[in-house]
Amino acid sequence: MKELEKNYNPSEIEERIYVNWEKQKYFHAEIDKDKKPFTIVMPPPNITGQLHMGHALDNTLQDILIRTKRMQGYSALWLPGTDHASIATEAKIVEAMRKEGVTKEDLGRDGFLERAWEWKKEYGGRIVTQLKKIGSSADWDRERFTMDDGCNKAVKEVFVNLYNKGLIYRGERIINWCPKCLTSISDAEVEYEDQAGHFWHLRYALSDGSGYINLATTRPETLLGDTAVAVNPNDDRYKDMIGKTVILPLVHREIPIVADDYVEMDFGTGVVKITPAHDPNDFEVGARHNLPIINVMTDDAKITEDYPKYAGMDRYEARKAIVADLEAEGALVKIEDYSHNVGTCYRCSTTVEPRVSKQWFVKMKPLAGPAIDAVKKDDTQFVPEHFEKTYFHWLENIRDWCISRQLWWGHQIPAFYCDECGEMIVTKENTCNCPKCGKEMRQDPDTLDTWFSSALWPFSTLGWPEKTEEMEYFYPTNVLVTGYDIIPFWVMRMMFSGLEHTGQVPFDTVLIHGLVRDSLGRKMSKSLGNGIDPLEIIEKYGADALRFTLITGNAPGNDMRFYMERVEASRNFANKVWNASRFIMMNMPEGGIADVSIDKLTDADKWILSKVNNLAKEVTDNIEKFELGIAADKLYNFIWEEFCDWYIEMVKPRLYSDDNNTKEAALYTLKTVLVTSLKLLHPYMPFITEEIFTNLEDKEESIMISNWPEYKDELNFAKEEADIEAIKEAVRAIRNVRSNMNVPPSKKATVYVVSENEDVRNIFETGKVFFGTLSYASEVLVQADKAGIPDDAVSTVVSKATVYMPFAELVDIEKEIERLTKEKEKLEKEIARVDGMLSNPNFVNKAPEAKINEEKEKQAKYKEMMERVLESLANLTK
RNA sequence: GGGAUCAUAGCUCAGCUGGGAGAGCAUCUGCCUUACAAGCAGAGGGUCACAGGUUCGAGCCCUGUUGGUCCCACCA
Repeated sequence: MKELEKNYNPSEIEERIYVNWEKQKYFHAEIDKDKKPFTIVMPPPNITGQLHMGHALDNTLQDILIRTKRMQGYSALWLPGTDHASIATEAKIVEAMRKEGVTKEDLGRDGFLERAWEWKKEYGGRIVTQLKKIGSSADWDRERFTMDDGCNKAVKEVFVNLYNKGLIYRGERIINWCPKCLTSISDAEVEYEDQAGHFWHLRYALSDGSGYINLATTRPETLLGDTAVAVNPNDDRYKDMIGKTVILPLVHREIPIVADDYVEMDFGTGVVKITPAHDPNDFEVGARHNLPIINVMTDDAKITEDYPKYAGMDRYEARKAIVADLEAEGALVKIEDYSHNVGTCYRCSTTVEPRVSKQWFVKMKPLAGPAIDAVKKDDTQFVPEHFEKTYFHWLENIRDWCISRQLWWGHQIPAFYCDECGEMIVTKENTCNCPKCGKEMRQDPDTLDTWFSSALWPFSTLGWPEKTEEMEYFYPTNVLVTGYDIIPFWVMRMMFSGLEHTGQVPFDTVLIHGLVRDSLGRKMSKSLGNGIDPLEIIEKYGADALRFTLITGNAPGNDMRFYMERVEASRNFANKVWNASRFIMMNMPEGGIADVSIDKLTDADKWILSKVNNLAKEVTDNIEKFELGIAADKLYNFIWEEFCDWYIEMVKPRLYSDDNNTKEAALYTLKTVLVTSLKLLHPYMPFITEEIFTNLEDKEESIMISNWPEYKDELNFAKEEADIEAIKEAVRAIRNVRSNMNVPPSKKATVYVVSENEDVRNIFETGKVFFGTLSYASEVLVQADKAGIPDDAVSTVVSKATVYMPFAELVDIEKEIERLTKEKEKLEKEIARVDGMLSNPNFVNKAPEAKINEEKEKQAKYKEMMERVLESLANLTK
């Protein structure tokens, strides 16, 4: 057994331990028919990513579950990997190239991809190294990448399947376009924000010269593409104008007035200008009325050559120019301030430009149905449950998913076109010739939305579409752990993909967590500079302290604030565990300690063994129910208070005397309770528990492959638990009195414990040794009456006895009366409550029998205590 | 506009299926007691947002109100 340092120093040991775990292959899960599988697939972090608190929380949760299951004897697979993150990665690489003065076009597609793969090789591993620092016990042998060969194969398989079933189609639709990333993005990738803007009120002249029609717009520059003006068919103000035409200002094009229900009569003037090419609603109105679609902007949101006066101006410049021209032409009525919702790109925050273009889509309705049903049937459960509502809401209102991206870094769409005859085919082959004219076909240059491959992650990583043994054994997976913000992007898409392609839900449980915020409750972000780097915390306080901080004091799904004070508290707890272990090791004899039979154990030993036995059951239950924070609180409380502050203090006299015949029992109990606690704590604090465990046993064997503690009936000692609790109550009462009267610890006093009940006297007789160290008693006398106790002794009443302490010269009578009166008032309140309940016939008739008996017992106990309090008070005041 | 969620001690938050209000930090008072001052002992501090309802019994369930946060939504 090694001697431990006085303070726990995590940085010295964490790396050594982790390297050893990896070397021993402890993280590796094998297919083992004798074991039950337990599987988690890790949400793949972006290869561009740096470890942040969100990853730390997400991975700690997963690691706790995996480590627990592994110790419980499951073949526990935690399958890690990284995501190619097409748009984010491509943007980063393009940015780096820009600094060198190189463009994508300079390199060409192949050159660019070569560079991207090099970049991936260089930076893609960084996030993995960082995940290891927090102790993640993932099976790195099985690490995957969303663009590796296997995932690529799965993507093609899925694309072709869906296409053949008519669930993937190509079409000209209005989509969200990011003029900076120069690609389409899906609805889910648009973030809306309130922006201050203006409402420009315009006036269009009717072609027949019969007057004007007034309308308002927030985007005057789109006027160039207007192909109609719409009113509500039921609007009496405009009924007569339907079918007439107006002259579009500036452009002087004649456009019709159409009637459409979409127009709200109550809003504005009840007239809307219709620009099908640049507004999703207008697009639909246009479709209903067969209106032409006039695109007025280039892909980087500049006005096209079709409008020479504004050509080359970007959206906002053009807006200014057009407003000025409208005013000059007398078409501008007025300008109002107006705040409205504007869609922005989730990657670069540029305002998206709705745009009509030819893209690939997944037809969502047929896929959404089964995904909704599966959760309704509880094939998959959300924890906490209420996130199911978010999930349902998304799926029930879902629109077709735009999956094509005008990017190079990603899975290229497996569709081929014949430039000769216009034929198109979708195939898993890498190249192909036109089935009609035999000419070599050209592959669609676009790539797929990065979430298209992530949607397949739970099964593509297990070898699908091959019928692998892994698929057979580990699928469906058990738990998916992720933040609530990812439900629409990922959870939902994995659900319908799993159901569609494997016929099974991809996981039984979705464990949702919240965001880690800064101490002021703000989101941690680069722009605010308020992010806390998990690696710095690990460096300074240790991974265990970070993990514990992230898990405690937080309920599933709730956001949490990250405080340094809380990290310190966790670090202090680690140090406590360390020092308790150090104390035990210091007292262990050379060669360790043999098992001790139950009949050699004292009441205190049985008490703590019983406690830790019940703790094992509770912690196991809590983890099973994903109440990881509650389990952590219980461990903290047990180890610090019950084990360290009570048991270790109780046991010291037995350890310090060589001839004590219960010393071995004490050592055995200390070690047993410590080992059990360490095992239960290991999923939360893997490093420190490993370090202590291996030193304690002086063995190579790791705690992470040891057996999880199980509840045992024969270790449940109810009577001893109750007896020691009575002793604790008395000790606390004595400490309270002493503290109240400012009696210094150096001043020892005789303690008299008085009870008429012989059983009670036996309890205190057995426990009297504890009063010496725990409550500074010089001598303890347990007796049936007050014989020999000085009249002016201070008394305190506990449940089963009255305790007297004679320190005459120190007693302040006034203070004593005050203290006892307080005790009396407390009891009075309790008695009033119990009496009230028991005298209520409704309670007695309707409450469960057990509850009534419980209250009756309390009533008797309080009344008996009250008698003794009154007696002590009378004694003082006489 | 719809939906979700939160409101508990000075601060940050727990409180599982309804049965005597908890933790950490902070504050106050004693202690360097041979594992730990990153510690030990003791104490103070809460009409559980507000108003109703269900119930023998509500921090917990229901309804409404107020305030905050978040998500969704096509009022141009």
